[in-house]
Amino acid sequence: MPDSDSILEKLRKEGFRLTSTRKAILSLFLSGAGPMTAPELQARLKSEGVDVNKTTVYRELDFLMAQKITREVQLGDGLRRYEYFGDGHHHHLVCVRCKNIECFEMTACLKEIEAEISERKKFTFIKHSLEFFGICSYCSGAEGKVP
Amino acid sequence: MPDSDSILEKLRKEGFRLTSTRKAILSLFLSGAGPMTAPELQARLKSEGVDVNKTTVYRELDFLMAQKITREVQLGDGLRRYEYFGDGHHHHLVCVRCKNIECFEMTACLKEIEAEISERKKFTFIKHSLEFFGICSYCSGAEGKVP
DNA sequence: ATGGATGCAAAGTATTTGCATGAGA
DNA sequence: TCTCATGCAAATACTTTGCATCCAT
Repeated sequence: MPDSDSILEKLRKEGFRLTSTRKAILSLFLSGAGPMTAPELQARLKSEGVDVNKTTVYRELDFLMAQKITREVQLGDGLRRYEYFGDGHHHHLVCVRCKNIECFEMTACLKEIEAEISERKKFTFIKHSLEFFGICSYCSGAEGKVP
Repeated sequence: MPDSDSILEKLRKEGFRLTSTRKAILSLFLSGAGPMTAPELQARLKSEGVDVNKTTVYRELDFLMAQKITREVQLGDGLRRYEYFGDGHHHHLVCVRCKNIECFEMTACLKEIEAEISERKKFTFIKHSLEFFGICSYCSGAEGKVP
């Protein structure tokens, strides 16, 4: 996991300010927190004693996205979540039962598919999103069946 | 394209009512309308002279989802869209420039990947969503570069 | 001190709920 | 007539905007 310091240093060099709010939010993302909505992020900060206005939360999320430090993920329930971009591209396993979200990587992902479509439709790919929904091992083992 | 009549007949048999609102919404989805948000659906209905309350729109969308006639799609902008499920599973090419959405199918989609993950993580797959974002042929040809 | 960052209030948009009324079958 | 379906108003949730103030550099 890349350390907070190098990211902060990069931001500082580009003229952005290392406020306590910014550091707290960044630290939360780096601590391994999974995808969070803006209200969830605000609540988590508050539970840590960091009281941040919701407007600031949204603005900071926009900022971190613009800096490519975080990205937006949509997991099928209509909510916008944000997560640390980290080492780059990955996907999600969403348990529809316990709502837990697991991240995982896929090597040689969908390159071939994109190349083929690109050729056929003259579509220039920028990115893609791929999420899987199902029942995680804990839920299927502990409870038996989906309600 | 499956005709409206067979769907209506199925619903009627199950005891649901074929109201003019329901028929208008279903007809819109079947007419090849792409993914739409609830407000967009309401606006399109209104432009056709069908004035439906927004609450009814949301409830009808829930109903059609429960009947597996439509499904929800998320295309990266935080809005919930709904589309006709049609012949089943497919994906989207979203142009980030003109916002046009093209649907396409992928044979032998991600079955192997799911099987592999299922084995390794004991995750029971229900469904997945896969959307591609980029620049469509029209936008790249007509305008040259992304703004 | 300068300009980015923050807070606050208010507005905008999306979605849900309760209750009374309307209309298919 | 018996429910499903609808409309309306209000509540809730999410997100954005304008403006004054603050604070890291």
